[in-house]
Amino acid sequence: MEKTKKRVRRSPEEAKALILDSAAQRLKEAGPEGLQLAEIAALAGIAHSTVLHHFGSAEGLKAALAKKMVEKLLSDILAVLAEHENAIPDDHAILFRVFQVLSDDGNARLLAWNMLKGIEPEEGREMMEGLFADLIRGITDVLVRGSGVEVPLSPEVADKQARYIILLAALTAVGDGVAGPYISGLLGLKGDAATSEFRDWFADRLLS
Amino acid sequence: MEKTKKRVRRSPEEAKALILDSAAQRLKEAGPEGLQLAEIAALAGIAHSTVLHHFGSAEGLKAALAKKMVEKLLSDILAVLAEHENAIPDDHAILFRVFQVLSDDGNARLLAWNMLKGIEPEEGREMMEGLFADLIRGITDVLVRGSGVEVPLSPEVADKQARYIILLAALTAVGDGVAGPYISGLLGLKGDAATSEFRDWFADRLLS
DNA sequence: GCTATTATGAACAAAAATGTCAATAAGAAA
DNA sequence: TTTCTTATTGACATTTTTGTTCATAATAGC
Repeated sequence: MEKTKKRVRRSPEEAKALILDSAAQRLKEAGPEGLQLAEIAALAGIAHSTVLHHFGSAEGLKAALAKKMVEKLLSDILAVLAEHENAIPDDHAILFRVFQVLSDDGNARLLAWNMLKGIEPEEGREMMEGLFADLIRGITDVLVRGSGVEVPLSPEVADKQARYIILLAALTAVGDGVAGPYISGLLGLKGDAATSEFRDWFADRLLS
Repeated sequence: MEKTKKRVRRSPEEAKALILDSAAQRLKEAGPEGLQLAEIAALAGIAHSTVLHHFGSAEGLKAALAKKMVEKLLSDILAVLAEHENAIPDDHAILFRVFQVLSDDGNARLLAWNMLKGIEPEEGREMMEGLFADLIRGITDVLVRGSGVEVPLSPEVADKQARYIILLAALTAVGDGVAGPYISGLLGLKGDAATSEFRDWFADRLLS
């Protein structure tokens, strides 16, 4: 009975991707405290020294993980916006989807983890600012033009309104990602149906 | 030059309080990763073995800390409600204050830390449920009676509305506690004035 | 084929964090 | 006072996590 000592040799990019995936999974399942080299490596099916070889240190890995998650979050949101490319959010579909991207799949949860660590994601800040600027412009336009029965607003008022609306949407999405199920449970609002219904209600209210 | 080996001998209650205070400060300043026995003990000016003597283990300390923070949050909220004891929230003052309690002073931030750890605060769950039940009743009442120009709602619809309103308030507060300053910064809404103004706007919108 | 490069992994080393224990001293009770 | 309880501590031990070294094997380039 002899050892079969085959090795899988990946390209550095593949290896890093594999490791980051395992780290993300681990973070999702065990929380921030579950991010040890040994656990992550075991999940990836490799030795923990391999992780160090690719990322330099445990901190390096965490930094890379944080960066990757922010980038994923941003690209997800941008993808949603691209779906509605030439449209101004005159209905709530777009906000609904952005909300969904932020809340679901642990995006907000991981963002929160970063912020609790005291690390604000500097990477992606410009992208984020650009994104928000676009949203502000779009919503301000809608408010100034007025839609349906609404009374058009002055540009200054509309601008402030737009910022508040976006802030509210973003805060709610983050809050939902972090503590949504817990609070919903306390309120007797469990289940996907209730979640989806709430989001509809919220989007309506936000743009009414 | 001889050693002065004086000791301070506290009651167990005092000692625990001292240690928990140091832990809370550490959590606030260094984040969750800053919660080591050595650091906490140093901040309290005691030996780390003393911490273990009082809390049994590092996990025991963290659990006690989490419990204490939840209790503080609840008592703060209950204090706000007591201020308005016999009043139904017919204006937004009470919601504004609850929001304030949740967002400020790191309450939501620490709640988020708990949730990210995957530990839902079972202690205080009944209290929390009772609190939410009261809020639901109160707001449902307002909606059914109708206030000002509003059209009264049926009890069933009002009940659901009330739950949504509370969910929205809570989610926003948590989101604000976790990522509020960051997002506000991105939106060009810095400063206490902007914060307070947003809360007013939000409370208005919530109960309109 | 041969060689150079380097990703990989096992064993080892170091550091960091938690936990144990026995001696001591502060305070209460006798 | 003396005795007793126990909060406190420093030194030590253990565990956990991270980091290092080096031989090896997979792959690319020759």
